[in-house]
Amino acid sequence: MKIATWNVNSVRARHDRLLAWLAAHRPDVLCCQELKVTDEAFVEEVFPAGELAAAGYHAVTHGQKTYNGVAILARTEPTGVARGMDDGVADPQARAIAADVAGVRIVNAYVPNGQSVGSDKWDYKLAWLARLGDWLARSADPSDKLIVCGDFNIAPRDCDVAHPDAWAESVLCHPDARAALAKLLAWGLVDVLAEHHPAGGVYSWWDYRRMAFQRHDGLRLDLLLATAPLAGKCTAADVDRDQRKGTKDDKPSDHAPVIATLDV
DNA sequence: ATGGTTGCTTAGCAA
Repeated sequence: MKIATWNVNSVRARHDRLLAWLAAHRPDVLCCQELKVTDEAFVEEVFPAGELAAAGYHAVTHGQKTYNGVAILARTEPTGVARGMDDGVADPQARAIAADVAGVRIVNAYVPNGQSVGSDKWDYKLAWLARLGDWLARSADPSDKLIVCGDFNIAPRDCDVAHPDAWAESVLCHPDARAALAKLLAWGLVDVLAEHHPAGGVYSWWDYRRMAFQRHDGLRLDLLLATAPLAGKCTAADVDRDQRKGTKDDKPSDHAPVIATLDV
Protein backbone atom coordinates (compact mmCIF):
# COMPACT_ATOMS: atom_id res chain seq x y z
CA MET A 1 0.00 0.00 0.00
CA LYS A 2 1.23 3.43 -0.98
CA ILE A 3 -0.29 6.10 1.28
CA ALA A 4 0.21 9.86 1.24
CA THR A 5 -0.87 12.91 3.23
CA TRP A 6 -1.03 16.38 1.68
CA ASN A 7 -2.33 19.68 2.98
CA VAL A 8 -3.52 21.14 -0.33
CA ASN A 9 -4.48 24.59 1.04
CA SER A 10 -7.74 24.82 -0.96
CA VAL A 11 -8.72 21.87 -3.15
CA ARG A 12 -10.27 24.34 -5.61
CA ALA A 13 -6.95 26.14 -6.09
CA ARG A 14 -5.10 22.82 -6.31
CA HIS A 15 -7.51 21.01 -8.68
CA ASP A 16 -5.17 20.64 -11.66
CA ARG A 17 -2.09 19.92 -9.56
CA LEU A 18 -3.93 17.30 -7.49
CA LEU A 19 -5.20 15.37 -10.51
CA ALA A 20 -1.76 15.49 -12.14
CA TRP A 21 -0.14 14.24 -8.93
CA LEU A 22 -2.58 11.34 -8.60
CA ALA A 23 -1.93 10.36 -12.21
CA ALA A 24 1.83 10.47 -11.73
CA HIS A 25 2.08 8.71 -8.34
CA ARG A 26 -1.04 6.52 -8.17
CA PRO A 27 -1.14 6.25 -4.36
CA ASP A 28 -3.60 3.72 -2.98
CA VAL A 29 -4.67 6.30 -0.38
CA LEU A 30 -4.31 10.09 -0.29
CA CYS A 31 -5.40 12.03 2.77
CA CYS A 32 -5.96 15.74 2.07
CA GLN A 33 -6.40 18.63 4.48
CA GLU A 34 -7.60 22.22 4.13
CA LEU A 35 -10.11 21.54 1.38
CA LYS A 36 -11.89 24.84 2.14
CA VAL A 37 -15.07 23.62 0.44
CA THR A 38 -18.30 21.97 1.52
CA ASP A 39 -18.98 18.31 0.71
CA GLU A 40 -21.53 19.46 -1.87
CA ALA A 41 -19.09 21.81 -3.61
CA PHE A 42 -16.39 19.11 -3.63
CA VAL A 43 -18.63 16.85 -5.71
CA GLU A 44 -20.57 19.41 -7.76
CA GLU A 45 -18.05 22.19 -8.37
CA VAL A 46 -14.48 21.02 -7.77
CA PHE A 47 -14.71 17.53 -9.29
CA PRO A 48 -17.95 17.57 -11.30
CA ALA A 49 -19.18 14.80 -13.56
CA GLY A 50 -17.32 12.05 -11.74
CA GLU A 51 -13.92 13.54 -12.52
CA LEU A 52 -12.22 11.76 -9.61
CA ALA A 53 -13.87 8.45 -10.45
CA ALA A 54 -12.59 8.80 -14.00
CA ALA A 55 -9.12 9.26 -12.51
CA GLY A 56 -9.59 5.99 -10.63
CA TYR A 57 -10.37 7.35 -7.17
CA HIS A 58 -13.17 7.18 -4.64
CA ALA A 59 -13.44 10.09 -2.22
CA VAL A 60 -15.04 10.60 1.17
CA THR A 61 -15.03 14.11 2.58
CA HIS A 62 -15.78 16.10 5.70
CA GLY A 63 -15.76 19.66 4.46
CA GLN A 64 -16.88 23.15 5.32
CA LYS A 65 -16.98 26.51 3.61
CA THR A 66 -13.82 28.67 3.60
CA TYR A 67 -11.82 26.86 6.29
CA ASN A 68 -10.60 23.38 7.20
CA GLY A 69 -12.05 20.30 5.51
CA VAL A 70 -10.51 16.82 5.11
CA ALA A 71 -10.79 14.03 2.54
CA ILE A 72 -9.70 10.44 2.05
CA LEU A 73 -9.13 9.51 -1.60
CA ALA A 74 -8.60 5.84 -2.38
CA ARG A 75 -8.38 3.44 -5.30
CA THR A 76 -10.73 1.02 -3.51
CA GLU A 77 -13.96 2.13 -1.90
CA PRO A 78 -13.59 3.38 1.68
CA THR A 79 -16.02 1.86 4.18
CA GLY A 80 -16.87 2.57 7.80
CA VAL A 81 -16.62 6.32 7.27
CA ALA A 82 -16.61 8.51 10.41
CA ARG A 83 -16.79 12.30 10.19
CA GLY A 84 -15.55 14.15 13.25
CA MET A 85 -14.62 12.38 16.46
CA ASP A 86 -18.09 11.24 17.60
CA ASP A 87 -17.39 12.38 21.16
CA GLY A 88 -20.37 14.60 21.76
CA VAL A 89 -18.32 17.80 21.42
CA ALA A 90 -20.09 20.42 19.31
CA ASP A 91 -17.05 21.23 17.14
CA PRO A 92 -17.92 23.48 14.17
CA GLN A 93 -14.52 22.86 12.54
CA ALA A 94 -14.28 19.94 10.08
CA ARG A 95 -10.85 18.52 10.89
CA ALA A 96 -11.15 14.72 11.14
CA ILE A 97 -12.36 11.86 8.99
CA ALA A 98 -11.71 8.13 9.25
CA ALA A 99 -12.40 5.13 7.02
CA ASP A 100 -11.31 1.58 6.27
CA VAL A 101 -9.38 1.13 3.04
CA ALA A 102 -8.17 -2.29 1.92
CA GLY A 103 -8.07 -3.66 5.45
CA VAL A 104 -6.35 -0.62 7.00
CA ARG A 105 -8.09 1.90 9.27
CA ILE A 106 -7.17 5.39 8.09
CA VAL A 107 -7.56 8.41 10.37
CA ASN A 108 -6.99 11.74 8.61
CA ALA A 109 -6.44 14.70 10.95
CA TYR A 110 -6.03 18.42 10.39
CA VAL A 111 -4.76 19.51 13.80
CA PRO A 112 -5.49 23.16 14.70
CA ASN A 113 -2.56 25.53 14.16
CA GLY A 114 -3.01 27.30 17.50
CA GLN A 115 -1.99 30.76 16.21
CA SER A 116 -0.05 31.89 19.31
CA VAL A 117 0.84 30.26 22.61
CA GLY A 118 -1.68 31.23 25.27
CA SER A 119 -4.46 32.23 22.84
CA ASP A 120 -7.92 30.71 22.68
CA LYS A 121 -6.84 28.91 19.50
CA TRP A 122 -3.86 27.44 21.38
CA ASP A 123 -6.18 26.04 24.05
CA TYR A 124 -8.36 24.60 21.27
CA LYS A 125 -5.29 22.95 19.68
CA LEU A 126 -4.25 21.18 22.89
CA ALA A 127 -7.83 20.17 23.68
CA TRP A 128 -8.28 18.88 20.13
CA LEU A 129 -5.14 16.71 20.41
CA ALA A 130 -6.41 15.30 23.72
CA ARG A 131 -9.75 14.49 22.06
CA LEU A 132 -7.90 12.75 19.22
CA GLY A 133 -6.07 10.56 21.75
CA ASP A 134 -9.32 9.73 23.54
CA TRP A 135 -10.96 8.87 20.22
CA LEU A 136 -8.16 6.46 19.31
CA ALA A 137 -8.18 4.82 22.73
CA ARG A 138 -11.95 4.42 22.52
CA SER A 139 -12.29 3.21 18.93
CA ALA A 140 -9.04 1.38 18.11
CA ASP A 141 -6.26 -0.77 19.51
CA PRO A 142 -2.48 -0.56 19.00
CA SER A 143 -2.59 -4.09 17.56
CA ASP A 144 -4.92 -2.90 14.75
CA LYS A 145 -3.68 -2.09 11.26
CA LEU A 146 -4.10 1.67 11.70
CA ILE A 147 -2.62 4.81 10.17
CA VAL A 148 -3.13 8.23 11.72
CA CYS A 149 -1.92 10.87 9.32
CA GLY A 150 -2.36 14.49 8.40
CA ASP A 151 -1.17 18.00 9.12
CA PHE A 152 -0.33 17.95 12.83
CA ASN A 153 0.93 21.54 12.95
CA ILE A 154 3.68 20.19 15.22
CA ALA A 155 7.34 19.59 14.34
CA PRO A 156 8.18 16.53 16.47
CA ARG A 157 11.93 17.12 16.93
CA ASP A 158 14.39 19.98 16.61
CA CYS A 159 15.94 18.14 13.64
CA ASP A 160 12.57 18.50 11.90
CA VAL A 161 13.05 22.29 11.87
CA ALA A 162 15.60 24.14 9.71
CA HIS A 163 16.08 26.85 12.35
CA PRO A 164 14.88 25.34 15.63
CA ASP A 165 15.92 28.30 17.79
CA ALA A 166 13.75 30.68 15.77
CA TRP A 167 10.68 28.42 16.20
CA ALA A 168 11.31 27.14 19.73
CA GLU A 169 8.50 29.08 21.40
CA SER A 170 6.09 28.91 18.47
CA VAL A 171 2.86 26.89 18.42
CA LEU A 172 4.58 24.47 16.02
CA CYS A 173 7.43 23.53 18.38
CA HIS A 174 6.24 24.44 21.88
CA PRO A 175 6.97 21.73 24.50
CA ASP A 176 3.27 21.41 25.33
CA ALA A 177 2.43 20.67 21.68
CA ARG A 178 5.28 18.17 21.42
CA ALA A 179 4.15 16.54 24.68
CA ALA A 180 0.63 16.15 23.28
CA LEU A 181 2.07 14.46 20.18
CA ALA A 182 4.34 12.26 22.32
CA LYS A 183 1.29 11.09 24.23
CA LEU A 184 -0.35 9.97 20.97
CA LEU A 185 2.80 8.10 19.95
CA ALA A 186 3.04 6.45 23.39
CA TRP A 187 -0.39 4.92 22.82
CA GLY A 188 1.18 2.84 20.06
CA LEU A 189 2.06 4.78 16.93
CA VAL A 190 5.33 5.08 15.03
CA ASP A 191 6.37 8.18 13.05
CA VAL A 192 7.40 6.25 9.94
CA LEU A 193 9.25 9.09 8.19
CA ALA A 194 11.35 9.72 11.30
CA GLU A 195 12.20 6.00 11.35
CA HIS A 196 13.50 6.24 7.78
CA HIS A 197 15.23 9.61 8.27
CA PRO A 198 16.55 9.52 11.86
CA ALA A 199 18.86 12.49 11.32
CA GLY A 200 15.98 14.74 10.23
CA GLY A 201 16.42 17.60 7.80
CA VAL A 202 13.30 16.49 5.90
CA TYR A 203 10.57 19.13 5.82
CA SER A 204 6.99 19.19 4.54
CA TRP A 205 5.97 22.86 4.99
CA TRP A 206 7.63 26.09 3.96
CA ASP A 207 6.06 29.50 4.57
CA TYR A 208 4.92 31.33 1.43
CA ARG A 209 6.71 34.39 2.77
CA ARG A 210 10.38 35.37 2.74
CA MET A 211 11.32 32.85 0.00
CA ALA A 212 11.29 30.15 2.68
CA PHE A 213 11.40 27.18 0.27
CA GLN A 214 14.27 28.62 -1.75
CA ARG A 215 16.16 29.19 1.50
CA HIS A 216 15.42 25.61 2.69
CA ASP A 217 13.70 27.14 5.72
CA GLY A 218 11.11 24.46 6.43
CA LEU A 219 9.48 22.36 9.13
CA ARG A 220 8.11 18.81 9.12
CA LEU A 221 4.49 19.23 10.20
CA ASP A 222 2.80 16.52 8.11
CA LEU A 223 3.07 13.07 9.64
CA LEU A 224 2.26 9.45 8.88
CA LEU A 225 1.87 7.53 12.14
CA ALA A 226 1.42 3.76 12.01
CA THR A 227 0.67 1.08 14.57
CA ALA A 228 3.40 -1.54 15.05
CA PRO A 229 1.89 -4.17 12.69
CA LEU A 230 2.11 -1.64 9.83
CA ALA A 231 5.20 0.30 10.88
CA GLY A 232 7.21 -2.91 10.70
CA LYS A 233 6.20 -3.26 7.07
CA CYS A 234 7.08 0.29 6.00
CA THR A 235 9.78 0.10 3.32
CA ALA A 236 10.00 3.78 2.38
CA ALA A 237 8.89 7.20 3.58
CA ASP A 238 9.67 10.47 1.84
CA VAL A 239 8.50 13.97 1.01
CA ASP A 240 7.75 14.95 -2.59
CA ARG A 241 9.52 18.32 -2.50
CA ASP A 242 8.89 18.77 -6.21
CA GLN A 243 5.29 19.75 -5.34
CA ARG A 244 6.56 22.81 -3.44
CA LYS A 245 8.82 24.06 -6.25
CA GLY A 246 8.11 26.86 -8.68
CA THR A 247 6.80 30.39 -8.52
CA LYS A 248 3.32 31.52 -7.57
CA ASP A 249 2.33 31.04 -11.20
CA ASP A 250 2.80 27.32 -10.59
CA LYS A 251 0.42 27.54 -7.62
CA PRO A 252 2.09 25.14 -5.20
CA SER A 253 0.50 24.48 -1.83
CA ASP A 254 2.67 25.63 1.05
CA HIS A 255 2.84 21.94 2.05
CA ALA A 256 4.37 19.05 0.09
CA PRO A 257 2.99 15.47 0.11
CA VAL A 258 4.46 12.92 2.51
CA ILE A 259 4.39 9.38 1.09
CA ALA A 260 4.98 5.98 2.67
CA THR A 261 5.11 2.50 1.13
CA LEU A 262 3.81 -0.35 3.30
CA ASP A 263 4.39 -3.98 2.40
CA VAL A 264 0.77 -5.00 2.96
C1' DA B 1 9.48 44.42 16.63
C1' DT B 2 7.36 44.20 12.22
C1' DG B 3 6.18 42.32 7.91
C1' DG B 4 6.62 39.34 4.50
C1' DT B 5 2.42 35.61 1.00
C1' DT B 6 -1.57 32.94 -0.30
C1' DG B 7 -6.64 31.78 -0.29
C1' DC B 8 -11.31 32.97 0.49
C1' DT B 9 -14.04 36.71 0.16
C1' DT B 10 -14.18 41.11 -1.03
C1' DA B 11 -11.70 43.84 4.62
C1' DG B 12 -10.22 40.87 7.21
C1' DC B 13 -9.23 36.35 8.95
C1' DA B 14 -6.44 32.13 9.02
C1' DA B 15 -2.37 30.03 8.14
